Amino acid sequence: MNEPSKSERILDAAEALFAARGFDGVTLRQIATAAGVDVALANYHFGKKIALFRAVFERRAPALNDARLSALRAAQTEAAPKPATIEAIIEAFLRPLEVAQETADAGWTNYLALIAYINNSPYWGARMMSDVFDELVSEFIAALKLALPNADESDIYWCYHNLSGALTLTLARTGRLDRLSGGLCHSDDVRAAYDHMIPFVAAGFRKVCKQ
Amino acid sequence: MNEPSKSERILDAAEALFAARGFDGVTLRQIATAAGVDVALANYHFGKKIALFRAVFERRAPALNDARLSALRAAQTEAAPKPATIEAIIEAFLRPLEVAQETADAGWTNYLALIAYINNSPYWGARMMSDVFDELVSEFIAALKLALPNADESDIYWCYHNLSGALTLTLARTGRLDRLSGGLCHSDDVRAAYDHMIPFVAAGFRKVCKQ
DNA sequence: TATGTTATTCAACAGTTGTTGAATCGGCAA
DNA sequence: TTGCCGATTCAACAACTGTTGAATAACATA
Repeated sequence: MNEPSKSERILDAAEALFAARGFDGVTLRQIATAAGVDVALANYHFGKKIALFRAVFERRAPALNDARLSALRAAQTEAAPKPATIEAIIEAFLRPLEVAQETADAGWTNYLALIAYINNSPYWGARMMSDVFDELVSEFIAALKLALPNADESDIYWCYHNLSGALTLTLARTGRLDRLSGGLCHSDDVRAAYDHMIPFVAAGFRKVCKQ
Repeated sequence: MNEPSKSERILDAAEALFAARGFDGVTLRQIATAAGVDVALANYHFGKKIALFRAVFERRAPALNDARLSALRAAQTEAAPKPATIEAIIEAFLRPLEVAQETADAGWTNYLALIAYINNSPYWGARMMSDVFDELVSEFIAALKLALPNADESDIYWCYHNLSGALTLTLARTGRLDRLSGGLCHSDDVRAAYDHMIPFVAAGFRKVCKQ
């Protein structure tokens, strides 16, 4: 395997640090030190600090969106001519994340934690999320509408909000559940997290949307 | 009504700013300016910046814990000798937050957004949350065990994790749902948020814990 | 009134921040 | 070799950071 370029090392280091401590909690010098390069190099490649942050956020988004959309299309194809079931749609939404986290590339785990940070941030958080993910999410919303033909549209959005919240906290991997459960559950057991989240969320959709 | 002291004004300003931009996103000078006091005064009253942050976090916690615990005990008393139902337990966990947000005191809304920020923060986030809220949460976990006598303990914790995530994103009030739904849903419609969250979560508990 | 205590401001510190322009390196073409 | 050009480092800047000690104000007590 070939060595990553210095430009990529900067992105990797920034990804890990931004995910752990947020935008304002990380300095360019910490990133440069972690990447083993000079401070000025980040500026040369990416411009201002906020532009580096955006570059990190946008780097892996296309691959993630592709994986999730493919999973959705596969579920729809398999169920055709019926619409895909709620469980299948939520599986398609979540499992690609689990797969990414189980990759040898630890960067994916950092990236998903960064998404959690952004999604939970007021101000620019909502806008940044929308810019990168709303097109994909709309596909899933449309699929959910087909699976729940009699549901109020706003109910579906509120249910999606609950799903997004449960997912966000999972991706953040704060370790709080480990502490609270006295070691019974582990934040880094992603398989367990998704195995519990999928039926939980699916049941919530059915109940709220009365189907 | 009597004017708040400068010490309280500092706490109020810090609460609003920390909730909006996080610990590292706010400077003591911004807080002092918003409170209309000198920079050094925050240090005089609360010590270092992190201590001020803790003071903000701990100020409203007892009142909140009391309200939630009272609600839980009331639900248990009403259901006695049977255990309280899942819906009643979750109501007791969530409705006091809605009440706080509907108060004239806008500080409660800021405070709950701050909780969301902390709960989603890696590192010190989990520890700080546990210090202040684990005792209360354990009471609710115990009540849930009684309501779900045949459930695996770890299943209950994972379901609580999903509940905590949905709640956290609601408290953060990022406005993403507004954008995604094209104005159909509003982040600041707290009544709608809890009205959707409670049945959603209750159904999730029942499904995952098979009862 | 005078005195002691607490609250508040003033002024400044040493260190860190993001950012930039100039200098240096490395490879590649002519 | 020479010249060129993108990549990288060096050195430094002005602005801002949290924090502190001294100075002042407010206020209760005697």
